[in-house]
Amino acid sequence: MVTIRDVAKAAGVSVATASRALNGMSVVTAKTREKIEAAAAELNYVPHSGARSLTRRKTDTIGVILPDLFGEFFSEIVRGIDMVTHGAGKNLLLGNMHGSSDETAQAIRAMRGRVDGLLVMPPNSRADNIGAVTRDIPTVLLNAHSSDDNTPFVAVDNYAGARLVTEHLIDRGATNIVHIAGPASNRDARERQRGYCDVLAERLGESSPLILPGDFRENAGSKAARLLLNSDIPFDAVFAGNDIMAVDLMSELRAAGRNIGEELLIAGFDDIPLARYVTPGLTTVHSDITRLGSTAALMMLRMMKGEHLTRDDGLIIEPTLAVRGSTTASR
Amino acid sequence: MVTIRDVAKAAGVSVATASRALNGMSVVTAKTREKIEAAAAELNYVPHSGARSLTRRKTDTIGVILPDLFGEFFSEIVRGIDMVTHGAGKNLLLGNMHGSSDETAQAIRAMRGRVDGLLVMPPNSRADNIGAVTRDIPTVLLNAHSSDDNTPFVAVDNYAGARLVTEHLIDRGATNIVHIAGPASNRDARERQRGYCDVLAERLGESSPLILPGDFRENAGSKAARLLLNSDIPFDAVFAGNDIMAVDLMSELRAAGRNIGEELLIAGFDDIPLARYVTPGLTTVHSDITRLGSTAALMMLRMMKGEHLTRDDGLIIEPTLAVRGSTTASR
DNA sequence: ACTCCACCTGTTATCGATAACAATGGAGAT
DNA sequence: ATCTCCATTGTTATCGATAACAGGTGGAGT
Repeated sequence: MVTIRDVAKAAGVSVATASRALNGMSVVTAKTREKIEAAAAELNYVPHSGARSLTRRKTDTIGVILPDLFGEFFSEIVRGIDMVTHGAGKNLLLGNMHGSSDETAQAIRAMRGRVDGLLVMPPNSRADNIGAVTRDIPTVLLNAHSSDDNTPFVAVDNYAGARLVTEHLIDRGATNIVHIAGPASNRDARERQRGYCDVLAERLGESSPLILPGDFRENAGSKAARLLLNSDIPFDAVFAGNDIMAVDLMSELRAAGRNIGEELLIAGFDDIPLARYVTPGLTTVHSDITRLGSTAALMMLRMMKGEHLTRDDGLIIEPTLAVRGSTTASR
Repeated sequence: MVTIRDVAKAAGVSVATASRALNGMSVVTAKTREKIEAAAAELNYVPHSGARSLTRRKTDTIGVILPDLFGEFFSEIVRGIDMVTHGAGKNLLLGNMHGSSDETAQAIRAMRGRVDGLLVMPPNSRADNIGAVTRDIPTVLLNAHSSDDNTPFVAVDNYAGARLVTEHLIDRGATNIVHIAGPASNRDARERQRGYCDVLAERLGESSPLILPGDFRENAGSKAARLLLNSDIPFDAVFAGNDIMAVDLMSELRAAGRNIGEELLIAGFDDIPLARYVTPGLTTVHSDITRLGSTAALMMLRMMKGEHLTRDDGLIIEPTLAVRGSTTASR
């Protein structure tokens, strides 16, 4: 492995001069610089980032810790983060805590000394125990409010989104709206359910909410659909906790001969690309997930420049409604 | 920032002993170990991975360089890689070269000293100039054959997949099969086109292939659809270079009143989740992308254990055909 | 001709942790 | 009681690069 010492020796200069030349410091003569660059190219020298970051006390890397690396949602977040950080010449170190709260702390520990800042999306929004670990490194929480500590955050307003969609269903004439919930441990899921319940109470005071269990995964949709079909529960609309479940539910109900969009309204949450392509198109709540990532990244860059951001600098992204065929009779 | 020196001082021992205790070496007395662990917990000590990897000469991190971080495809690759590496206690450092060949080299350079191995997916399969940069670090190529150098690889057999789907279309009775190509710079796209052309020549010798341009992006599908509709080109089947274009094309042709699956057959390539949910379901070529990632990761782990793998250890993943409604009259 | 000062280059300490080597102390054997 | 040996702990060099400081050389000014 060729080090800067080898380059210096080959160019006949000291390591300091080599370092200066390779880092573009102006104090080096054009001639020596040339020699050094030639030697570096000849030896195929690549600086050792680990060693470099040890002395410079910065790594030019931002750590991103997500509950999972898979799926549209995370993919879009990473895309948003990357858009910003790439422009600023930063690298990304991705960590995956696999949904576990224990592994989160471990993943964060593994990042010490490798990153200058941390973007953390807690598994179930229990951002409590994270503060202790991230005390002395700039941190921005993704999709989670900081509770006890004073960490800035960027989050989607799940509650408002759920209200939007529920009100839309009522406006379209639905009176018996079923909700397919997400996992109870998931804060997003709870917020969505709360929005649904509140609107129901406000607008349809007399009828009680009807909630079926779900887990945000594909099969939960068809499972709920079969449950509904095999019961005599009256329902004229379904608000699924996320799009995957909604799509799966819709295909099952369609197969059972239900007329989606007229007799039966269906809505989801997330606006995954799929939502536009299914037949009929799925009405859903659209959040600018890319912006979630890019905003968090921008906050991080500010913090890395020395600004001190607190919870008060947190940003809540307001979702919008994407109305499609699954709730409109027109097609 | 608390270092191991602080811990040692607090526990009243030397740094070496502290290091030993914290790394679980057996030679430390239970009592001293306890003291040290207490001090570390008290001070909230987290080891500096950068410094540690400098002396240990290993980072426990694998670098992954992709042309883009966004989309199903990359997401699944990362998932496959993560499944394996997480089990082995390795971290992942993701790099994005944004489709540019220049940035690839730069991204690889940035990884020196941060990673023990590299999984590289070249932007346009020109793996040529990469060998020089990765000479002295274990590397596995993703979805690219090594040409001049001797780097092991894992790739999908795009040619075979295209053959499968083209033969299927002919078996279903199609005689005028249009192909929507991908970008010419993309090797996958060229292989798919080659498979299509070869089968056509073998099975329908008389009719020449009909190829429309595309770029693997969404809009290319509807664009091609309009082109076909506004021409008097005879066609009874379309094989799109990937699923996104196929789906987009299909929705445009359906809107124009074409009966997909009977009068007109459509097939894609990739088997993205969307393909199962569109109406009718899209016949496409399924590749186990997760396996692409996990296999590459496994090869990497072997190389990191000292095994020397070469091009001959490369693995080609054979895709399968997923037949759905878009080529079967049954629904 | 001498001094002084830019300007460039060289030497060495440092970052935080680990590994190799050195040293210490107590127990058991003679 | 003394010696040996092993178990445990301490001291210091090292990883690769950078930063702070030191040194040296040439040219300009008087």
